[in-house]
Parts: sequence; C-alpha cells; structure tokens
Amino acid sequence: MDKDKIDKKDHILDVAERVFSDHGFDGASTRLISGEAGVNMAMLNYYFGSKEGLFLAVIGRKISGFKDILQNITAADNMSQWEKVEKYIDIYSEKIVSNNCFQKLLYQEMGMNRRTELADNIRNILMQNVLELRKMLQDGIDKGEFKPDTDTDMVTATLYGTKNYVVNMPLMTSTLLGYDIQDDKILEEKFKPRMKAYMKNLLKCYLLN
Amino acid sequence: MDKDKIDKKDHILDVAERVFSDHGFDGASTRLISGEAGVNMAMLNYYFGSKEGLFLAVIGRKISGFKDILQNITAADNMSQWEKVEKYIDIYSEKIVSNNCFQKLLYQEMGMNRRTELADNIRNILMQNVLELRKMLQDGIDKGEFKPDTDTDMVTATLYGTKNYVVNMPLMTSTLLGYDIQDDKILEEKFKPRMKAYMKNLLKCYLLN
DNA sequence: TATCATTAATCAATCGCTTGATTAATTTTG
DNA sequence: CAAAATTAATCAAGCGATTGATTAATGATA
Repeated sequence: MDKDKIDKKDHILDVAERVFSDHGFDGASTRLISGEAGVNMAMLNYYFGSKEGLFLAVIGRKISGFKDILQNITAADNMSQWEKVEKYIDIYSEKIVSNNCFQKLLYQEMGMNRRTELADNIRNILMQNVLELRKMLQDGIDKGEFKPDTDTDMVTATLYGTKNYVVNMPLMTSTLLGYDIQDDKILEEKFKPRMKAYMKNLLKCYLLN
Repeated sequence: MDKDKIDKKDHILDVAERVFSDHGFDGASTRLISGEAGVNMAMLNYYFGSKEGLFLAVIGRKISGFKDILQNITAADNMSQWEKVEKYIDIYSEKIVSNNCFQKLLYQEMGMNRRTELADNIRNILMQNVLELRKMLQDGIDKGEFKPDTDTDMVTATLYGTKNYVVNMPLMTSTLLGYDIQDDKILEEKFKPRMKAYMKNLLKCYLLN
C-alpha cells in the first residue's frame, strides 16, 4: 500500500531525526538508524538515496509549513509591525521549543564549517526565515514604528540565539533556570510562557519608540 | 629539545582545535588533523594517547585561566551595576569572539547529550561565569538600579546566545550581516564594536528604569 | 674527549573494524 | 505473472590505532 509505505518512511524519518540530533550527522551511522527503526539498512538508500538524502528529508519535512506561517504574518495588513513581531515570537516559541530535537540538529550541522551542498541547502532554507523576520523589522522602521537606529540583524540573532542557547544546552540552562526544561510538562507550562513574555518585553523596550 | 617538543605539541593542539571545531569530533579524522598539522599520524597517539585524549588536551589547555576575569568586575565598588554590565559586555565580546573557534567546540560538545566527565567539567566552568553575571544583575535589581521585573536568567541567555548565534554559524550570519565575520580584520573593526554597541543598547533599554 | 648505551621522536606500513553504498536473491503485493 | 518491497551478503574506502624499524638526542662511561 501507498499508505503503509508513507507511514514507514515517516517512521524512519522520526527515528532518524532523533538519532541524528543525539549523535550528529557523522556520529549517526546508517546501521544505528536502521537498527533503531527496525528496518533493513538498505531501505534507507532505497527510500532516500543516501545518508545525506535521509538527512535532507528529515530537515525538509520539518521546514515545510513553517515558511507559509511566516508569510501569513508578514502579509497581514490589519496588524501593526509590533503586533506581527509579537505573533512571530509566539509562533516561533511554540514551534521551535517543542521541536528542540530538530533544532539542535540544525544548529550542530550549521556550526560546522564544511561547505557541502547539504549545508548550503540548509543554510538557504533557514535564511529564508531569517530574512522574513528581518523584513518585518525593517518595515517597522520604515513606517516609523520602530526606532530608526534598530540593528535588525542583531535583533534576529538575539531572537534565535536566546532560544538556541536555552534549548541546545538543556543540562546547563536547567540548572540556571531552576527547573528541568527537558520535562515536557514543565516546558509547556513554565518555559514557553516565560520565553514569550521575556522576548516580547525585551524587544518591546528595544524596538518601540 | 624540550622547547621544540612543547612547541610541536602546541602546534598540534592549535590545528586540532581548529579542525575539531570545523568538523566536530566525529567528523575530524586523525588523518585530517595530522595532515593539516604536518605531522605523522602516529604522533597524535604518541603524544596524546588517543583521539579523545587529544580532544581533552585541546579543551584542557583553554580552560585553565578562564576563571578570574569576571571577579575583578564584580568586586569593584566604584562602579554602578550598569557600568559593570557594560564592562562585562566589553570583556566578554573581546574575549570570546576572538576565541570563537574554541567556543564553537565547547557548545558543540555541550549540545550532545552524552553525560561524560568532560562535558560535566565544561558545564561547571561555564556555569561559574554565568552565575557571576546573574549575581551582577540581581545586585542591580536589589539596589533599585534595574527594573524589578527583570528576568535575570533569560538576560544571560540572551547575552551568551546572541553571541553564540553569530559566531557559531559564521557562514550564515556573514550573509545576514553583510560582511565576513571570519575575516579577522573585519571582526575586529566592524563586528566587535557593533556587537558591543548593540548589546549595551539592548540591555540598557530592558534593564534600566 | 671519544665511544657506547639509552631514550625520545618520527616514520611507513598495516592491522582489525566500521562506514555508506550496492548487489543479487527473495518475498510481498496488486 | 510482473512490479515493488525487502533481505542478507558483499564491496571499496576510510576509520583509529598499533607495529617494528629508523633516526636524532641525551646520558654514561672510561
């Protein structure tokens, strides 16, 4: 069945996502992935062509959809630029924090300086989101809603960087914050609201006149 | 000669540090490291016992002397809390940005969830710095200099996270910022000042009444 | 000082093993 | 039956590590 095939591919992708983010691209062997997924090793190549193809598929699956969400925000005419930023923070916090497994994966792979086609692809995809946010900020400046001396690029770095810092080093930040952010319940009830409130507050002070 | 031996080991460590942070632990093969360092492969094992030993040596060398930078600031009595924060930003930007190679290495290792002695050591050392900053912020609140609703822990995440984001993903942020932050000259003349100014500005808005 | 002994440093070659990928054979499916 | 899916077996390449041989440096001896 086509259905079963898709389900199976999806299952492989689920497992691969976890294994990749636990061990990194190099550290995650195809044997380990296929073993954990309970499928024959050759299936990975059969379905995804190569290890890199599998990795791309993992990433591609996650990224599709996020882009659309962003453009809905930026396109909206009935919102002030600040309201858009707030909305962006909400969506971003909600989306990414619950997918920290994937996020770590990205961040790890991007940190490496190897200029492969894979890395370039990822970079391009991420860049689209980043540029979308920057545009949102720049529009706010142009409309006189945000301070004219706003460093839009650094604000982007702050938004993404703050979240990455917390999520990518859970063992450290859990000590810092005083609760275990790897616990889903705590993450949902404590960290997400805190992250949203803080981020809005921080950027509000910086951006608004 | 003893001198030559130390120099050579140091040279290997220099190269290893770069290669490790470029390719990650798994991605950096001993052949690549020894090749780039211009030494025979066997020398790595001869000097450092194993690949992991080499990795430990790279980190160990950096870690020594990391501590007392901060305490000079926090101890100063003739500065306002905000001035201390500014000073901290200056030192931090200066120190870390120029060591971004090592920094990337650290956070890469921390990102992986393997609980090794190595990872724990790194965490502890980083934690000392983090707590120092938090104390500085808390003092500011207690003295009524900073807003009472300041989220000190998230501020530290922002400070460290923003820098990490830029430095750890140079190929992406260089596109974003419009210049190559891997170029030392540009880093020194353009990025460092920009980073300092932005960070002070951002936190000033958020912290001060 | 000159000769021998010992240690440290370096090398090419190679070990056993794992890697990602492919093959050819087999099973399942429609 | 034909096509698609799945398997075990196999491949060359690369991995970290080790080996034994060789050279350079140092120490000991007389």
